Amino acid sequence: VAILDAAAELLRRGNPASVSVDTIAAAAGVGKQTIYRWWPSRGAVLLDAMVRGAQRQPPVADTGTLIDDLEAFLSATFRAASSATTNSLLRGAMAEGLRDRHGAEVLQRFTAARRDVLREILERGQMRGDVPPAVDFDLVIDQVYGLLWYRILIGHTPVTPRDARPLARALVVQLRQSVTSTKQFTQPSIVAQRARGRST
Amino acid sequence: VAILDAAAELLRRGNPASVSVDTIAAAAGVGKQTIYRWWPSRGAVLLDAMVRGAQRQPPVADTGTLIDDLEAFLSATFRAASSATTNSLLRGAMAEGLRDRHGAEVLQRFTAARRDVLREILERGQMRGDVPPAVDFDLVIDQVYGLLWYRILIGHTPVTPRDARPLARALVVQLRQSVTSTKQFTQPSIVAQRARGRST
Amino acid sequence: VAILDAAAELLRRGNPASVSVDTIAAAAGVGKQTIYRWWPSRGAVLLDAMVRGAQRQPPVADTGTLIDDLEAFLSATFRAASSATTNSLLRGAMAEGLRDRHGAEVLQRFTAARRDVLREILERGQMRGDVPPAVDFDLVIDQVYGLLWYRILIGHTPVTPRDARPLARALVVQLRQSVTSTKQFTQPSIVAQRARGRST
Amino acid sequence: VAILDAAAELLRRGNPASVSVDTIAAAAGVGKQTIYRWWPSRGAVLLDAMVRGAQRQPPVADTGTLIDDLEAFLSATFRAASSATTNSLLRGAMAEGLRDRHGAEVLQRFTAARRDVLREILERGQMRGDVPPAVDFDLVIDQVYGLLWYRILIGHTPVTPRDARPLARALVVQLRQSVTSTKQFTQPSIVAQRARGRST
DNA sequence: CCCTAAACGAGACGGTACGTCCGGTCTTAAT
DNA sequence: ATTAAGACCGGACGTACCGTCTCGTTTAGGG
Repeated sequence: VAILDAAAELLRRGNPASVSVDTIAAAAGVGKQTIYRWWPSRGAVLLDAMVRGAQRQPPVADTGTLIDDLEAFLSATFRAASSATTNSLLRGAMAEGLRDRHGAEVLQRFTAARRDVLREILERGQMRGDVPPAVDFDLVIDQVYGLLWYRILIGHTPVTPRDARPLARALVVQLRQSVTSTKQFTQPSIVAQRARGRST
Repeated sequence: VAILDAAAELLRRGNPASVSVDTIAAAAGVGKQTIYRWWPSRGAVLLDAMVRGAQRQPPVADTGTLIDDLEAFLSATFRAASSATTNSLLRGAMAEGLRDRHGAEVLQRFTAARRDVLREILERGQMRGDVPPAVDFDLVIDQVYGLLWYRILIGHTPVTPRDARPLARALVVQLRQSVTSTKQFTQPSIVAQRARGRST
Repeated sequence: VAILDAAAELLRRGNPASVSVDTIAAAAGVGKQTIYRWWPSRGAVLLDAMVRGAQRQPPVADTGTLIDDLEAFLSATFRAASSATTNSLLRGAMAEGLRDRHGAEVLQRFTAARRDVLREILERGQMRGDVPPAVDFDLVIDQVYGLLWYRILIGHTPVTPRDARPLARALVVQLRQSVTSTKQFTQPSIVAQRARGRST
Repeated sequence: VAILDAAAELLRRGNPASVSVDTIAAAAGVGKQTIYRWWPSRGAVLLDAMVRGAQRQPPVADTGTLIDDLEAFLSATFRAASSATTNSLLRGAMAEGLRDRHGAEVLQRFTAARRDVLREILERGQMRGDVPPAVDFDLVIDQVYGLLWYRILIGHTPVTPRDARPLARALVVQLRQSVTSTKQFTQPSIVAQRARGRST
């Protein structure tokens, strides 16, 4: 079975998206039926292969600070995502996930695992006190992965590790303020007032 | 031509994703060649139709404050995106965009336009002084639309207008701190120090 | 495979010439690809089917005389060709053969086989001594089948078994004289001289 | 209108059979509608053009003898038919004639005219006394044109002027014996009897 | 000499068929 | 009894062509 995936991956790297089931079977030296014995559909096979390809978990380092943990994590993640092959892998994964019920499940499991990694980092920061307690991380996590996927899928801007630092900073700021009351925002902000004052 | 799109939309709403060119042509009472005369491929047609369907621009209100502008915008956007039909429309749009070179272009144009709307809001806030000058909005913008698309595409969490308020707040915080020096982050944060102190 | 041809024939008998590959496939309860797996093109399929339909070999009787053999053969052939269905079959066969490279081959094989049948009859006559030796039969054979096809294709005159007898006689006369020297023809014929004499 | 045909011919000589109406129109610098204004269908246009191309009437010489007249005529006819372009012209003509009702008419008129030329030669021979009176020429005529068309359409044997002489001779023999009583044929032929005698 | 009407070029259009490509199922022969 | 090989049905794709149908534009002839 691993041979099959290996073959599937090899094959997939070769060309853009013309990976038919027959192609995979031929490349793996395997009958088509054997593929369908273990996967419910084409999408499932491809997603399994792709997910396996994108699954090189960057080891989550504990640097002692939330900001540094985040930056390290984002940097590693973005670096991986910036490679052309990973990029097209993820695009292919999403394409399959959108077309295939089974593929969607695999994709959902995969992304859930990734979100958990980030959530762990944030929770560690919370325990450390870098983040106020009782903050819901879902928004932040989806902001991060959303940014990543969005740029990869749309392709309007490349994903680069250089975005890791500013993004990490922004997120930390955001998290620290998450429980603050709404009031200050409805009024022109103090910073803005100062800025105006300064600009005068 | 508009007739065709109308027919295409009608048709598309009817079924899941089995919208073949022949089906569209038949439904629109049109020869297949006529479709290929104006669009380079199936994907382009579908994306044109979908984009048209998702293009109901929520009017960008000017409330006087960045945070309120943002919340209004996000609220409207999320509300639109939370409808089941828009949801499947966007999923279909991305599916086509990933499979079709021409579709990708259409999708890119569409999303670029959407980003510009948000950018305009941010720039207005910047002029107003709610945001420090010389801030690059790209990161923030892609966080917003990334979040939106990510949730829609993965489907792990529904998009609801209730996320508009916290997200708007988070973004404003992010933007206000964008020019602050890096130093405070590279050192354990004051909050973190206090937390540690407390936790001791 | 035989099922397919059977279906194809059935179908073809039903209508004039609008026998599309899709129609055949549908009528045979078969995928289009299965057809193209065994035949290189539409024409080849149709010709195979038609040839099969026209292939009812009239058993070549040996009556003992060339003239009788010929008449029997021609009579049987013409009778078969005079039926409306065979007629339109042959017209269709030629139409395909002219349009399709693969069809042309099939048609050539088919007609070659038919010519061989006639050639066999002539050779038997030759061995019997009804025909001088060292006569090239090609001309005679093509005269016969030419006449047949010409009448069928142009349609100016129906083919009837009644032509078999005079044609057989004419051919035998022709064959007996085939080796005669050219001289008698270059001079006004004796018959002609007599005729002139008489007409004087 | 002549321009159109000229263009059509030009075009047709260029390629095998992919002469669409659009192609003709484009090549002739003419709107498609203009073509349909004067011809009822594609086949009619093509056949008109082809017939015009094949219509170079060899002047029917009067040599004084039937056999010479025939040989001259056949030689000229076969020579014309042996050229590759005329050959493919005639094949194309038949192809259209078989597919198109209007084309069939044109083809029928064309071939009828050709037959009449040959019939005229034969009738002249009859008046001269070379041929017995009260003979039906249809069989002979169709043998000649049948041979010609058969060889051209099937393509198993090229048509060459060298066949003119033996064919002419054969026809004359046929014609001279046409009125002879049937008796000699129903009995074993003299030649056959001699042969048997010899073989004894 | 203009002015209307027919003929024209250009080409979009509805349809129909072609031949190709896959997805997923079913069959067969060999291991 | 599992496998590789691959035939099979179904259905979509994008292309080609036919004959019809507008469009403006040109040409012609009658006022």
